[in-house]
Amino acid sequence: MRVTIYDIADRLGISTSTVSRALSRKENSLISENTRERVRRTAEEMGYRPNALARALITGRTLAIGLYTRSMEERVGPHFARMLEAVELKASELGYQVLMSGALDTISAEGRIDGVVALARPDDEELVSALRGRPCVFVMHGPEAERESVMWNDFEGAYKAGQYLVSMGHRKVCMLIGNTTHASNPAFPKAKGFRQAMTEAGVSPQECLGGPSEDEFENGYLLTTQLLAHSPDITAIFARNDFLALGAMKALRHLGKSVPEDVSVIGYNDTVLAKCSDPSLTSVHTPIGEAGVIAVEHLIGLIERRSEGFPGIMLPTTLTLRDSSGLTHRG
Amino acid sequence: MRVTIYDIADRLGISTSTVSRALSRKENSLISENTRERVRRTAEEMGYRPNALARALITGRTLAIGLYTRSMEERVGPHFARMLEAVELKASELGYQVLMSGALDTISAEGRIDGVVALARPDDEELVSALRGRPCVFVMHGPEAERESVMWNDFEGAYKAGQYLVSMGHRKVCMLIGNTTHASNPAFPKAKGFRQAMTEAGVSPQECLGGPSEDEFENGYLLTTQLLAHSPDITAIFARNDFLALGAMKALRHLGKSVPEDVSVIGYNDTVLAKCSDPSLTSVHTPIGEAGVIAVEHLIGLIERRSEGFPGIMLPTTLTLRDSSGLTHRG
DNA sequence: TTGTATGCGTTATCAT
DNA sequence: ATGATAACGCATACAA
Repeated sequence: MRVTIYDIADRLGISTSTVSRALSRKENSLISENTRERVRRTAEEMGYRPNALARALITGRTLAIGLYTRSMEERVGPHFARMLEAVELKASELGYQVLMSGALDTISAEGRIDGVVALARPDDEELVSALRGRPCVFVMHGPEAERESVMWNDFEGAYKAGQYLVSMGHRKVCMLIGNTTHASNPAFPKAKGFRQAMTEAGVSPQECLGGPSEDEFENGYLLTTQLLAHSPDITAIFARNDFLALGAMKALRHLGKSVPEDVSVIGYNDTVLAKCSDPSLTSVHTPIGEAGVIAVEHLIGLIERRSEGFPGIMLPTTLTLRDSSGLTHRG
Repeated sequence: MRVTIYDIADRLGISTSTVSRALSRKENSLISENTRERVRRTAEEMGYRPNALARALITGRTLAIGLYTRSMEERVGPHFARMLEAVELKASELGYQVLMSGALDTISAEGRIDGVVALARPDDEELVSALRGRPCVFVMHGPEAERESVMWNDFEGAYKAGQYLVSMGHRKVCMLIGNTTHASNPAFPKAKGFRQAMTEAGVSPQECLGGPSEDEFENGYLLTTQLLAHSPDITAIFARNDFLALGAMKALRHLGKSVPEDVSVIGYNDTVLAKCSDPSLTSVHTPIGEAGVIAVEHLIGLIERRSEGFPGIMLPTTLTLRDSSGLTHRG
């Protein structure tokens, strides 16, 4: 059996309450400096480690938060990696641990965590019912700030990409939507944003969706190959994600088109892939990392009752310009 | 306050032990089908959720495992992503949750987790002392199987890459080591393995290490640019990781060399980057995902006392051939 | 088959 | 400043 405060109390001939107080992190407790030192030294000697569960059971605080994503698929890949990194860093900075969780029962089980950061919408029925009123901050793209959530606007991101292409003189443009069967169609706001930018410029873009593969990189390649067969005069491609964009660039090169001289390509999410490609990929940067940080801060504020819920916050998207895009040379 | 088994017992006018038994997952307990149903229905109605902490405190099982990595840096990036995915999938399959942890106190704190999968060596003093005898399975590269660990051999991986290059006729070869200040020099076994393959073929490879940047992709680009300036007759480059390799490919293209016709390039770890590059990157596949799965299985065997420690297991590395490598055209 | 009593390791309350 | 005791929510040995 592990060593407990009983063992320390026994050894020193004092009560467990005294031991508990001596070991407590709250310096303000009434206890003599003398016994505190004795207890601490003895605890160290005996190799005492507090039992986090027992402590949490009585204090009602686990000092752990959950990081929930609807599907496993969301949790792999370079985009979510930015979020995971940010969340864990900020959480540990604030003294909290992170429990990864795709399963709702982790969240609905009582006691294990004090709250959750969810890559989901506040209107996710299942999730909200599993939460049962426990603190939660949502992180998701969306058209406007919602309560208890940190968001960014994919409409805006795609719109900016479109505006940029237009400003660079592009008129023969295609939007690569790819395989949207995953998730609840995150492509829509992007599609709308891009179309809006095009409409404002009097351009009607082509749109390629679907694709036979589970692999978006392959889909990007195949869709682009088909696209160029029908529309060899395309000068710009906007892709729903970086994988599609890289696939498109590969197809273009194989077709003898150079990027960005003949065709500009823009990706989405600004993942690690974007800066490692050749040419490096212009991509819409979504603030998923910053969103994670803010979500954790707010969540822990909620948990520690320092804040009382918040109206939600909207983060800007930005267009990270790299080498895959530029002025069209075809007027 | 949340609803507990007391509340259910009160409502039904029965004892908490009966409620506990009715809700227990062990079907074998002696209890009437009648009351079991009544209890379950009432629990459902009242929205009862078991308190995982209280349960763990008395059973001594938390049904959670920790995933430890020495540094945050190790935890981001596409290589570790494979491990994370595998570990979480297998763990949840076996009914366990995963606690991410870079901090040792998560592990040394009692009770929170039943064991840990560590991306570390069994001889990691700090870690082992923090574990205090609790179940742990280590995942790491290394020269030979060690107790309680799942490993793969980076010497072997690099050796295979070298052998392959030689077999394709390459004699003017460079090994890109890049910036090795991270971690405890994981480059060494790779360097040794590659040198071994070269020595056996009577080839003496060039070696490029260092690099001014934190970004291995940039280092790959810069080192390769320098390399080609001094040794324009290089026909093959083996890089310590995929980032370096992609940087190298970019540099080569900018220097007017084509891959693989003029220069073959091989990366390491077979990350998602490898298949998304153009040309796709031949890369040494390290079985970090498989290692994670096996580690979880063994760990949970240890926890549930179904297995009594194991001597360690060695997984093979393989060379994933893609389009960035081939026969040299320079004899 | 069900109920009673006890314990898991800790903190909180109320004494002293 | 310290100690006795209850309580957190649950599971289980034992009694009925």
